[in-house]
Amino acid sequence: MSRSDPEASLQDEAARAGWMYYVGGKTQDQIATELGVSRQRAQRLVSRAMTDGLVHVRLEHKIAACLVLEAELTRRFGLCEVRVAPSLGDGGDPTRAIAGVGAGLMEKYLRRTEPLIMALGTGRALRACADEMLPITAEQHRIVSLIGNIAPDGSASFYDVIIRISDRVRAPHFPMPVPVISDTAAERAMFQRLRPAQIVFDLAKAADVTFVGVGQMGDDAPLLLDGFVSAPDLAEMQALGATGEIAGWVFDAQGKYIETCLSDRLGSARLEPNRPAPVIGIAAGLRKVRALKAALEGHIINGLVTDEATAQALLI
Amino acid sequence: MSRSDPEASLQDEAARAGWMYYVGGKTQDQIATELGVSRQRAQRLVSRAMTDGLVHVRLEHKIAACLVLEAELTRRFGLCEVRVAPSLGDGGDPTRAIAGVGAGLMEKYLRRTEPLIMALGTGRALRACADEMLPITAEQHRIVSLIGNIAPDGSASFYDVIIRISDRVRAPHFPMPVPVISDTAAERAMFQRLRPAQIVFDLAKAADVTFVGVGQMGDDAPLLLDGFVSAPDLAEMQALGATGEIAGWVFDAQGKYIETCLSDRLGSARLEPNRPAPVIGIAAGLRKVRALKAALEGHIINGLVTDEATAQALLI
DNA sequence: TCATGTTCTGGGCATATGCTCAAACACCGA
DNA sequence: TCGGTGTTTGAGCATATGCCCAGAACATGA
Repeated sequence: MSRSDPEASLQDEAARAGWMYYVGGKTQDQIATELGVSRQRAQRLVSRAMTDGLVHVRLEHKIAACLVLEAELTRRFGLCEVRVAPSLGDGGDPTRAIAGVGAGLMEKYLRRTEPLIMALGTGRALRACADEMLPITAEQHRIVSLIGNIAPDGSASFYDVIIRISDRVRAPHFPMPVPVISDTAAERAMFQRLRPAQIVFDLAKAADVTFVGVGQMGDDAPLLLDGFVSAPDLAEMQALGATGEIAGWVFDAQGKYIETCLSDRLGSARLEPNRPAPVIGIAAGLRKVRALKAALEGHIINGLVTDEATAQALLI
Repeated sequence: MSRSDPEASLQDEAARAGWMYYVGGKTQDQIATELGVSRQRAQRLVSRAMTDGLVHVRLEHKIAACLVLEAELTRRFGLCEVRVAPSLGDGGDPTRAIAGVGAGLMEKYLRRTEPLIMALGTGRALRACADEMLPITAEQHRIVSLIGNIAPDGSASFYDVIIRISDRVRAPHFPMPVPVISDTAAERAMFQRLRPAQIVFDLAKAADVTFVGVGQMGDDAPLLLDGFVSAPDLAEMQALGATGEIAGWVFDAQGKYIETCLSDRLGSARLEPNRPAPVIGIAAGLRKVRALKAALEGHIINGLVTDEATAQALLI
């Protein structure tokens, strides 16, 4: 006990404080007294338990208004799987709202008894879902990434959701061993010919269920913010009618893929329209409405996890 | 929308308020403004969301001290499954502490892919666990009750955990169609000869995993508080060395079952010692230590869900 | 219709909480 | 040993929260 890892023991203390606060319903004063620390420290521990993701909160009630929206979306776009999370209102982060709901849906698939292949794209919302998942053992399934996991500097890509999910889900997982974006078309071709990459591509194509983020292509496009394209490149794409993007593959307002300067260097698998298996888009926020609508109408995705406000906007 | 169930729409509103508060991290003031109600009403809605069990909080971190206790208990009593929840400290209700942990363990078994039979006893702690379980579909399993579900007044017994669990777990479940306690030995014999009762008894005997509460036999015995035995009956049992009780079957300090005035009228299945499959006791509180120790040493149970303080006391 | 009991609402207040800021502290290289 | 640098700590304060209570709204039954 005398020389344990200070970081770990801090987490321990935070977990204990968070436990007493959230589960036990004690005040921070009481916790401070019982743990023998100052009230301020207790406050920091409780807050750390939350920010470190030690505490998970889920709501057990389907709000009627959300159920109505789910039914509407299913009918309107012919979807196979829809979840609408209640909006968090004006200041709320919509990603936050859908994370728990999306995590629950992913868990639902992972709890299936028959083995299945789950493919994962990228995006902040998808990452948030991964972080909200409860630990689960699902050895019978295989989890495969749609996007390359080699970042420009050679390290494992920060954007690869599969890395995050592998902490919580005990299942065989298959990162895509190619660069997110290659420098040249030739380099991509070289990587894609490699046998390991082929295996992962084939798995992705055969996925029984796919979860992807959906990016908008406005001036706040995730592709731009994350440095995958330059502002002039983005402007060029916009001129070509770029409306949305899934795993880096850009499509127009009808959900038809368009050729861009990325097309021949992108390491990710492209989701072809009208896949028979569920392809579930996870995205929320009014800025994403156009992109989502295009992906839905182009049948690139046939499932949706979003929030109330976005759902409403999609149905206008 | 104009004439919906007022109770349901209240829950809806509570759920929404709870969602914004716990997931969105908003203040009750903001929520009040957005929902167009007074701050006090928002406060009541949030608090209702919690008391109605709409909000579920779980902690994602194994505190080192608890892991140590789990290892110790496993070694000392030769157990197959142990969970130790952090104590909630002085004023905390130990049942509260173990409910989430126990629920997680039950879920773990229900997530198994191969079909299994889960048997359930009774007790407040077990009931609290059932209430904390997340909804799950587990059609492949069968859930069977160890205790009779016919209350003295003929209604379904309040003490039957299986009723509560069936709200959340979609799985075939088998209540035990006999009285909790029959008036006479003859009546019990009559019920037990019935074919439906036989089926359930056989299932219980074949259970792949069993969860039971463990009752103490002091003057605060659950059997007394719940009106199953009178104070004189209890005193008589105590004189015979009664130390603990599982599903109404009383055992002494060595964990050997003893004959009591209940023995020939009790409708529940008796768990015989040294079962090969997991039999997991769920109980916490220092008053239960003697009963738990007896059940463990008599090998009636071979698994345990308890809290830190109780675990420590067991190891003395 | 009105009296009556019950539930619900919002004001006010004591207390809990989160945040800021300056002091203390540990760590590290010279 | 010293001074710099970054992190942690505890005091104080503005604000949020929980709870009590009086009054309003509502349902009930004569």
